[in-house]
Amino acid sequence: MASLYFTTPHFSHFKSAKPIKSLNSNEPIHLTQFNGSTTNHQTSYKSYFHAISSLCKDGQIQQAVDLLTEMDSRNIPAGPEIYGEILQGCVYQRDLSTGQQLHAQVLKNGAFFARNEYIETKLVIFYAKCGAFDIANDLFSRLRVKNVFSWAAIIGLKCRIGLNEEALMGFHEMQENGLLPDNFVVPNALKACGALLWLGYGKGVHGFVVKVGFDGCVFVASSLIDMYGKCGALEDARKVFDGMIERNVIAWNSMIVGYIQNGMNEQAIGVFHDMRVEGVEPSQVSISSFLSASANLGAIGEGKQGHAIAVVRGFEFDSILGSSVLNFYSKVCLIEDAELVFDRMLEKDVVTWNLIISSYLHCGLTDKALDMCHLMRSENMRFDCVTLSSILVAAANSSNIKLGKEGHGYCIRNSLQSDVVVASSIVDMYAKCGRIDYAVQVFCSTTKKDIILWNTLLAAYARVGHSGETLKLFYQMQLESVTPNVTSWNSLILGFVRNRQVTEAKEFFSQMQSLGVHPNLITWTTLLTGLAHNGFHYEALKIFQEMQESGIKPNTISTSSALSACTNVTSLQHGKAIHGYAIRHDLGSQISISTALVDMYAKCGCLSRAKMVFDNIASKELPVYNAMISAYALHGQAGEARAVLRNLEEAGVEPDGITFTSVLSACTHTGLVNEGLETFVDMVSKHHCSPSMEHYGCLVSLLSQSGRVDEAFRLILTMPYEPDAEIIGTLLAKCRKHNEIELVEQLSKYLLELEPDNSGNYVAISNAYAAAGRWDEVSKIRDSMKEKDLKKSPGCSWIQVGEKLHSFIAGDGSHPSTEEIQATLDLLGTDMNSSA
DNA sequence: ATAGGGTTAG
Repeated sequence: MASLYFTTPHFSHFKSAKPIKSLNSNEPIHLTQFNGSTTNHQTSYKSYFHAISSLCKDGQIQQAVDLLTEMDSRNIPAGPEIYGEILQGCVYQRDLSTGQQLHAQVLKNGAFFARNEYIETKLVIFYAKCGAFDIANDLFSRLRVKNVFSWAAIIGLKCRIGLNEEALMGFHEMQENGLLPDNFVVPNALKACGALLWLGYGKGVHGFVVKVGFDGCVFVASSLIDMYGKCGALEDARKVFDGMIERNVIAWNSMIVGYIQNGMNEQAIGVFHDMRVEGVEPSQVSISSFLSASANLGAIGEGKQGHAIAVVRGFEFDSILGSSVLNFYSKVCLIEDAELVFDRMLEKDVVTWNLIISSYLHCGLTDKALDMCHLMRSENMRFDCVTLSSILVAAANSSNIKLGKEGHGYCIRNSLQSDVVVASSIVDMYAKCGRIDYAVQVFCSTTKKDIILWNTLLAAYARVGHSGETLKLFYQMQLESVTPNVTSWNSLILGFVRNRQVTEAKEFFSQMQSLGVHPNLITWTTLLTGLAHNGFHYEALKIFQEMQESGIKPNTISTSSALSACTNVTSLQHGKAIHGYAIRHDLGSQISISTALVDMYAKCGCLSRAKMVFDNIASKELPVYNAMISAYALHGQAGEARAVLRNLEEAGVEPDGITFTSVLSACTHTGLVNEGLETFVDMVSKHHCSPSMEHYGCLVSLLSQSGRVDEAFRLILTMPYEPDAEIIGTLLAKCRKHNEIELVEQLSKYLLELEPDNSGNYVAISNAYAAAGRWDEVSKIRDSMKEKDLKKSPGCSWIQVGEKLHSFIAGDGSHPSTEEIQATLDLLGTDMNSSA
């Protein structure tokens, strides 16, 4: 059919040339071989054509243009196919300006030349492929004859710039004009169907394909697989795939990608293996997709294999494949491998940089992520919206509002804040930095609100327990036609449990189900932990059961929450059952579960089992050491607690404040003064851990209970904190000797200045005076309580009872009569009974 | 005709 381009009488001497098979074909165009009967003129024309043609295929467009000029100067008129050849070269090189110069020359050659169908079509294709949408469209609309090739060019262009409906309208219109779509337009039409998720239209095209017999074409079949995959019709995609007589690597890849896009990563990996079994060499695309599937599944073995295949096949330095490898290592948190891949990559583009930054964030290495941002800038790479959303996440994670504001400012200066992802990151950052007011401001100023943006603000209110605001927003989003998804419902429930509204949380939990929204793992876990935090431990355990019945498999977070519920109700029975569950579901080796188990067994009185769990952990982390130390502290085994501390140090784990609080309280409970002091000294000198108020409290308690009240008092005076009522009370409670009376006076004065209205303090003071035999002071305390209007407090009554009893014993030594005892007890009054 | 990066809930 292409021979039609050579019917123009003016160029009839080109008739000897074999017709061009196809404009889009990659096959070289063959002219008839030189033979003796042709004229010199023809010979040199053919030589020029050959030379220009091969220069264009080599991408040497300028040299080809020079030859064209030479032809002109030798008065050899160049025909349309020479212009076509150079234009095609421009298409390959995406060389818009040379093509435009050629276009100008075409116009100079006169209307007859310019209106040649072949040239006109080539020009449309050229402008379409070089992205000059308006020019291509304009030329196309002025075409007298719109052939399949120009239609294909314009439909392809519309596809590429996302005008999918228009592309399909064109596909329709060309058929109405009596043109039969060829196997080059059909893939574009299918691509548009896939992008629009128009499965019905796509099936129609599939019908057409079968009718005209294009179904044997790998291009068309691959496009069908892709279209079905994008529309989520995996069975149809598979049917086309299975029906293919010959599959090339692209068909295989389309199938793999289809599975991945629908979350069917296992199947994608299966197809990749089948492909290798059939001896088809995986391309960059195959390996890159395989790596995505491995990353999504956290399949470390597969992903590493993918990396190895990439290296073996020599794709190691491919930019896109390299970033897929990087992404895989990042998602499975093999950060050292990710770093290695990054360092070895030859061309690092903005995606590569963004990947290494998000790798660090994913592994919780916020500072390293920020270092990478600085490095990225110093390598003259510009931040884009992906970089910024990562920076904002870094700011949110570290509650660094200064950094967050800088990021926000950068977004405004570079007009990135209209990006929905960036907007959500800004809102989330302000909320996590404690500035919900700013978060709301940004939220309101964002014009395009997607569901994630709504959910970000919902979560912000929910986290801090503003359940009313959460609910209001939840209704408001529906007024603005955004239907809440599971995440929205989860935040709503979170808001209630964080505000102690357990009833409401349960109410909305059942409401979401009646509206057809299925609770997911996070919903169940939110409810479970929420119930437990509000003291409803048995209900939490019931939820743990129910979630399994509904087919949701608890993970480490829900399981350890359930274990902590057992701990709180000291139910060894439930605890053992959940321990069994964890083992059956391969969660037993998870460090967070082991930690919860140690805690549970210890608090349920089963120290030996706690130790057993602890000893079975292969690589221990700080929290589980802390749990074990606190278990020994609880059971009064200070020596064992200190032994675990030594193990921890030997294992190279750095202890924290909690570790020392537990060790110190173990020493206190067992009265090991020297060991306690030694621990405190080690904490400061060996571990450079600055002692908290709580640590000083332990030490004061330890010293005072073994009679070293003066030392304890000196400690209170020299510690770098303002002493609070608790620590003073601790010491005061241990002042039990006559010679400590001055100390009692000082402490009392201080305590009453701190908390003049706390009746508990008065009792503590009067106890101290009573122990010292200073009943005069006791009655003064009682009087000042009455002055302070604290006489109704049970504490005041107790003091009076104490005074009375003392007078019986110390007075004349006589035994009190029944009436006297009754009168004394009456002093306690109704308050005493009610508070008992 | 097919491939790479960022946002929300426990």
